[in-house]
Amino acid sequence: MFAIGEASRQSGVGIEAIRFYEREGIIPRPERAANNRRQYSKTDVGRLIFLKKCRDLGFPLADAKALLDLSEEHGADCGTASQIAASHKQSIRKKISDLKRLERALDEVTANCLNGSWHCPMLLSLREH
Amino acid sequence: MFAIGEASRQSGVGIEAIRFYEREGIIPRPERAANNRRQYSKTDVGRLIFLKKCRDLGFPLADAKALLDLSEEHGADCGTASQIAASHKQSIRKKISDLKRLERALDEVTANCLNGSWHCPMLLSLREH
DNA sequence: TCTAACTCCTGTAGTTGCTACAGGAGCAAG
DNA sequence: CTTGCTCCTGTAGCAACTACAGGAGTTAGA
Repeated sequence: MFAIGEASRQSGVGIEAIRFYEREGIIPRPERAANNRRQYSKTDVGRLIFLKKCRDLGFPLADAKALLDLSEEHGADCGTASQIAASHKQSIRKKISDLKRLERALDEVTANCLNGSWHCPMLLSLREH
Repeated sequence: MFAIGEASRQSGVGIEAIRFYEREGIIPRPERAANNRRQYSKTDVGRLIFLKKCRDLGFPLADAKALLDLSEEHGADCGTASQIAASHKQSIRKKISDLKRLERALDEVTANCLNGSWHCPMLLSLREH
């Protein structure tokens, strides 16, 4: 059994984040030692590592929890998991295209900036109705 | 002079967002009518439109305020404005590349999902240490 | 004149996923 | 016995709003 600091080191999840996951019901409450300190089993640490990987892949916490729960069910349901992943991919693609649109718009509005003229083309463009 | 609802309609900034901008000191406090309701001048509405455009370009509020202040100074400083825009562009480009990396990682981890096998490759990969 | 619908007011809580304290206590080493 | 480390609970903060609750004033029609 490991103390929370050790669990944090092994999983890469911050101490405060671990307590946060507990409060939010993402992970079960761990056992407590006699001095009231949390004690994590290897299984508990495994859950934290799983969650860390999900978060690193950009899954929202709710999705990460759903995937964790799926993964602990007998016979890991690939259909549901794939669906979650697909919808996450979709939202990433949308974010990318939104950001590209933003980038183009920003390029347009700053196109003639710093060309030596006294007035700023971007500010002028932001000011016009 | 316009009531807050009219200012919201003309600028595209939500009523609650306008009050939020006021609380945060992004815009000056408007005059009040005898019945304590906010009264916005054309200049005030112009500021809201300016802020809306900044936000639509993805500028953080602090940047939007800085640009608004610059734009109201005599002789709109293009150097400072361009700098703000450049750093914002940079952060957008970073977000895009981060998201693309995420997309690739997600593609990898889901590569063999739904291939008919009983176990989910993604969940397996998330579970391995 | 009354009433319903609309707008506005203040203040607070919720969103997402943590992070950063404050204030206190236990525990090991020198 | 003190120093330093880890841990505990609980609260506040971030970004930029949004969504109420609960109340009051305003406007238009019957």
